[in-house]
Amino acid sequence: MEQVEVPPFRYTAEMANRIEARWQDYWRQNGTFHAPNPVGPLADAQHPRYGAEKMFVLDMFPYPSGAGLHVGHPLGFIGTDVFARFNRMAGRNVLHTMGFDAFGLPAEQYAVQTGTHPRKTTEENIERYRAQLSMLGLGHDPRRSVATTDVEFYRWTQWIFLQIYNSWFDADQKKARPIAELEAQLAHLPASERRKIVDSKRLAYVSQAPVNWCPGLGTVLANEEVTADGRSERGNFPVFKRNLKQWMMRITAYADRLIDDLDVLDWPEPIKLMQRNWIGRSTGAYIDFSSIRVFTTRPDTVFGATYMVLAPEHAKVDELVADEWPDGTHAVWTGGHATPREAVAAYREFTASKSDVERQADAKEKTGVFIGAFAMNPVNGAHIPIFIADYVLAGYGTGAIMAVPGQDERDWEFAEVFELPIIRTVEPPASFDGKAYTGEGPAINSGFLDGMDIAQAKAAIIEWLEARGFGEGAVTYRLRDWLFSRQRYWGEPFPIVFDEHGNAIALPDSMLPVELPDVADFAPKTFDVNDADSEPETPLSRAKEWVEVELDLGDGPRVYRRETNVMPQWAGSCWYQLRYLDPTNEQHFVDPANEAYWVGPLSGKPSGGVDLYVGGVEHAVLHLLYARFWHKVLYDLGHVSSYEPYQRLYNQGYIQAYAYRDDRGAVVPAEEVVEEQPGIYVWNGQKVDREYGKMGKSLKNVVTPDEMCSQYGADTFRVYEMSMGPLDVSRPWDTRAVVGSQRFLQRVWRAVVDEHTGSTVVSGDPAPVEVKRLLHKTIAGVREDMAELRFNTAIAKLIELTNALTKLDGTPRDVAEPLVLMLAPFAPHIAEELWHRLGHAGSLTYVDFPQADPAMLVDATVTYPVQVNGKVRGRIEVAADAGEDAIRAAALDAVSIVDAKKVIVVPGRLVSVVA
RNA sequence: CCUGAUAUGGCGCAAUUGGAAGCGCGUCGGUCUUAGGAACCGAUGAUUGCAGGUUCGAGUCCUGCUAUCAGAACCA
Repeated sequence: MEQVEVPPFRYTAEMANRIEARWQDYWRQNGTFHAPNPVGPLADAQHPRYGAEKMFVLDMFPYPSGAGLHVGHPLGFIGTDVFARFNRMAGRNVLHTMGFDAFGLPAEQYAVQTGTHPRKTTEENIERYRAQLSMLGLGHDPRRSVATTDVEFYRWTQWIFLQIYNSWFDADQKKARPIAELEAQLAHLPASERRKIVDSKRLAYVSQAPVNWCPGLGTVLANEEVTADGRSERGNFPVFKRNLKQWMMRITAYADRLIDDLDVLDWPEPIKLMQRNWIGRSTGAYIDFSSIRVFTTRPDTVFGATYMVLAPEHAKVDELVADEWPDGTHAVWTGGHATPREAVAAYREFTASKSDVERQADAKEKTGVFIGAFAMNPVNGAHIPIFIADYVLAGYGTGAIMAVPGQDERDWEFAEVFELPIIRTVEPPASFDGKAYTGEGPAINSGFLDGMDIAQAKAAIIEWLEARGFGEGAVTYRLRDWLFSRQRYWGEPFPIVFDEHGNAIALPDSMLPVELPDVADFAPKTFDVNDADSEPETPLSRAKEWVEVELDLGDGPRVYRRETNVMPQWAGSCWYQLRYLDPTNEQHFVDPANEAYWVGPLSGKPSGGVDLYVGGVEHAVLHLLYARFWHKVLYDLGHVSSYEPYQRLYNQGYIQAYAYRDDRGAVVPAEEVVEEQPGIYVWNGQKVDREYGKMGKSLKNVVTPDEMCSQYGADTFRVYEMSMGPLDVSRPWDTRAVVGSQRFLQRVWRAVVDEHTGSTVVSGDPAPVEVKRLLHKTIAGVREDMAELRFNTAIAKLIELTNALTKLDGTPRDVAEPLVLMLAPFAPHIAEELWHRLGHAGSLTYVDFPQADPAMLVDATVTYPVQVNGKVRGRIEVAADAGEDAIRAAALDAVSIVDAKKVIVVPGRLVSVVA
């Protein structure tokens, strides 16, 4: 199969690899991608882009996996690199680098599996990851790379934690303020009382509350890390609710700003929607039914409340439950139990026995039981029965609802099962024949509200309730405070110690960093995955000599006990992009001048933030919500000038791959499968079935960038990934198609370099005018595509231009040079090489990207198709500036029609004749 | 069940404000050639998911449906 004779200067994989190594060395030695800061050690007034318009391009913080990269991983990295390189050539000062999110569960689990210390495996993995990425020729500024596990990095993570801990949220000003200002306000109180109040207001606080305990991982988890069916996102272990003492972050204080500020961000709508849903703001009212406070979004329907429902766990249930069934209690209400107490106990046992999955599967069948007590509807004095039912959740609102079956589908279903009365309080349209009606309409059966529309009625009833002390307007959220501690080893230690009374004390900044101690046994204590009653045990608590520490915190040396929980993986990724801006600064986590330059607010972008942030959708509510929260705290405290971290967000798609199974269902290696006929796949002589999914070891369909680089070269690989389709759409990998991209680069190469002699073959003759026009059309189109990240269409245009070029006898320099420059963002190594062979010294990184000449974008003559009754019957060629009458006449002449009913001339497009 | 996205030659994708359905890969043929090839030249290939509607004109706008993918999970 080997070629007998390949021209010595053909652009083969070997040639590509030589060129790539040469230019990567050049970039490294010359610091080509160093981006100058305004101030500090990274400032460089000699840099061609010093002080220019800035552009901060960011990839989501990768976790350096021990498994290595497959071809799907670099997709976004290549996309940001293309964008960054284009913007450098377009005159901007571009900051692009990459660091590593190296703390956290996966790193620790990998270390436990391999029996080595997580620091060692993490550092090895980072090295391996860097080596794999460096082959691709990404234009990163290596001076700015950080890892969350660097002591100098997490020193500042701890510092930010202290900022948050030492703040409180002023609800009037709607912003965080230093805790010292609150202490000053409470100066009149005794110290112990003041401390209690202050501690209860901190943005980071310790609470004893129901949390997600995951015995299989041996740690607690944030709500965001638990899947809808009650399992851990990482590892898929069961998760149980346990009352435990844990660190929390008061993210709920920022719920409104986290929702409202989405409006100024350039993010995909689906992501904004997911954040809004997760925060789950609902406006309505609290209403008191006797001693029970409910939350409702529909206070206007209160006249239709015919019963109440409490969550089975509601604190008031035990107090309210009656000793005996009241006279005349419906049989269906009792669940067949002799007394309300028995019924309540039995129902609680029934709901506790159901897993979350079962609860959801059973959601359509309403269950519940009457507790034998009644409450009074404050608007009409009606005594309505109180039920407990699992369709009301303890964690939302007040854990109690007024049930209005007329306007709520769930309440209607419940009312049908328990034979409860139904009163409509909004008049449905005559055509409505459903059950609960949730649409617009005038109020009915509602006393003084009758006739009002929903909005009017809501306002009126809230005013009425407030005037009489029966309730108040209110806003509730689905968002809970963020559970911030983990019972693991591989994370940032808290800069917190406890005194002999168990009071938490923040360490002063001067005692940072608190270094993670080396321990022999870093494995977390894990339990049987279903052992809900197990107790978390932190690995750090075993490091006795570290935990017990003598410090002088102002009142002489005393012995304290260190906090032994660690921070969750999300901590470092909440602020890493700020450290990229000023990675060597030892005085500040980022210098204010550098922060203002790179991410400060600009006109049209009031929030400031990263100019382009590329990553997968899977971080929609975890990382992106936490990072926004931290950033806002830093903004409130005056540490940053931007109030959002990421101005423009772009979600890349995934590269997926086919996998094949034989008739026993066993996966066979995908690369050994051949397609004998369309749709018929064969492996080792046997027919196999094809399926589509993620790329991974278990499906035996992994293709690595290493293989692609050695078989085709990095530039071919980059061009292929970028030309496969729009960046935000998932697409299947197809190794056989990569060759198309290689042929394209070979054609470009051949246009400039003689394959046999290696000499440069461009001519000084001007290009034919039609090629010249195509060139300028291509420039204009590629520039537009670049701004919108439409790399696939940009490449398609370059291919068309190249194909037009290969048809010419010689390659004119005035086309070859702009083509090479436009190719550079996608295939930087070959472009640098060709640029060099075209006689230019140095790198093209900061050479101006070609500009289209507007005069070349309009043709001298225009060809119009002539349609008759919608069918093309002829074409005419007229001068581009011809008047409409002339075009009309020429068109009618061309199709030999004299008595057209109507003639439509679309300038520059076509002529349509209605005969 | 709800929400959102997508549907265009065999495959992957284009098509500006509604204005000539294109590109690349594959396939086929030819050139060069002892041969091979990732070289060169040329060609084949579409009822734009389905059914209606608006329009001189619809891939594009409107209505209804189907399929695939993703997300949400009784949030009062």
